[in-house]
Amino acid sequence: MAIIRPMKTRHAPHAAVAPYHRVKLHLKAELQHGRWKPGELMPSEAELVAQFGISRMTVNRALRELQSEGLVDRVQGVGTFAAQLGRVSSTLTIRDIHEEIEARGHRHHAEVTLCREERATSGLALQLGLPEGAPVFHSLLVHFDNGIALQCEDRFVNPQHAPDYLSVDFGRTTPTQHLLAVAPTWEAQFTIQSGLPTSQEAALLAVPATEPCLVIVRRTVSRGEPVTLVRLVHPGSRYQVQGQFTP
Amino acid sequence: MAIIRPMKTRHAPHAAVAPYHRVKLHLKAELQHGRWKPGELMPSEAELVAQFGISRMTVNRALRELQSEGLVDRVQGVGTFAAQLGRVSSTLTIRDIHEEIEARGHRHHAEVTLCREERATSGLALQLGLPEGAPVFHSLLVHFDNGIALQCEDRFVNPQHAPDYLSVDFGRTTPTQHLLAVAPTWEAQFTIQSGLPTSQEAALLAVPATEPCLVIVRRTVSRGEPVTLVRLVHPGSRYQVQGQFTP
DNA sequence: CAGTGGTCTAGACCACTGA
DNA sequence: CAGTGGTCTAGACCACTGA
Repeated sequence: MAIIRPMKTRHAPHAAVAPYHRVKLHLKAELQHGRWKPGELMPSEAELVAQFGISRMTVNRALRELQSEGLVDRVQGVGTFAAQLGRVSSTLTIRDIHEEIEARGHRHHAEVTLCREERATSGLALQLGLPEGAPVFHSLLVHFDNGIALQCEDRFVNPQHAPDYLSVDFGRTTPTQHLLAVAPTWEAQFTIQSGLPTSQEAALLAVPATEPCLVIVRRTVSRGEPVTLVRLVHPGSRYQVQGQFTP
Repeated sequence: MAIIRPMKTRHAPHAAVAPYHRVKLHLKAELQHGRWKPGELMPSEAELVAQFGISRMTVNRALRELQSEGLVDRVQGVGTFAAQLGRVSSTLTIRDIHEEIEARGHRHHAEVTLCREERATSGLALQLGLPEGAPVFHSLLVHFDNGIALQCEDRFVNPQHAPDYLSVDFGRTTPTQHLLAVAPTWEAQFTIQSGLPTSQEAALLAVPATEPCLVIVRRTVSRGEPVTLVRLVHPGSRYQVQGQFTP
């Protein structure tokens, strides 16, 4: 029972959900209410074309977007299937600590403990794609939220990508901001761990050496080459990472 | 200098990157090499149409996908702009512990410490959208990786969404698997923290009470209603969360 | 073979922006 | 007003799947 529409539709003047969006909302609602079990066959493009009285390209866009959102699986020559949810990846934002603190309406400042050139140890050289003993920049900062130490940032930088690194005033700019400006982040891997601070970190953060800390280690790559390796240590009692998952 | 192509293009028999994909690859490569600074104006659809000799819908698809990947910002009536990278959200996968352990090629088993009905305390009732004192299901399990305790799972479940919860054999199925089957996950919030285990958790995990632990607290919603609240405690020395960011 | 999704086209109408 | 992106259409050719 196809709905017949005029060949040239007039778009309603304001708003009126776009047809591709209507299809998405309809299918999302049905999926949410368990209309199809994971792996079950869903309507074909042709069926949706007939049901909504719209062109195939429009249905195709809706289904393609649902696929990229992980809600459906599509197989050429076979059909569209309800996806397995729950095993879906979640979104987590790791922002520059300066932005994060300001976004909360708090005051941020940083104290620089160390900022100099060193020679790469073998492990570090490997991570930064440099020969052992090559010069690297090393900085150690503490970031404060309204005067309370929130993060200890221990960072190594590949000098080729940020030759001016040592002359930057990290009281005014964060290392992350400087690096983003000179070497656009194109790839990064990170781990989130729980561990104890080193004795130096404990002192800088003004926490007992027994305080469990949230440790994020991140390696950043720009234009195919490693740029920086950073260890971010946060007192467990003062910091947590938040995330969400909404398909 | 537009490239003129025949009106009806023959698609190469095998592969040959699709035009919309060629445009994406081209723009990604340029962005990666810093062709446009963040916020800078990029070519319009019309310019790309001329440059690639393809139709506007095809260019539009390429740009729309780049936008949904967070690489460009588009503003109707104004243009397409290079996005701010780096402040982009990363992807993090929190999988069912059973799957995660098996994916490593290890042996998983679980031991059930507790599985019963309780009355909701006020805080819990709030989280699960129930009245205070309402019945809730409470389970406490330990998950083992090759015989080593990896995760302590302390979970509360809204009985309305999983009435059979207490009769499930969690030696064979994980709570996550059961809940996914009866109530498709539609929304979830989580936090990742570092902290000390409770004395009970320390005993169950066979770690000292001073061992820093990675704690994940997650609340899951299905069809608009809270389903479960879980606290996952992992010894910091045995577990870490990994993630990546690749635009 | 029929049915499925993957993709492209040439044209259209529209809303929005900023000069 | 010209230029931008947002969206839709009707048709087309294709590759792939499974009967």
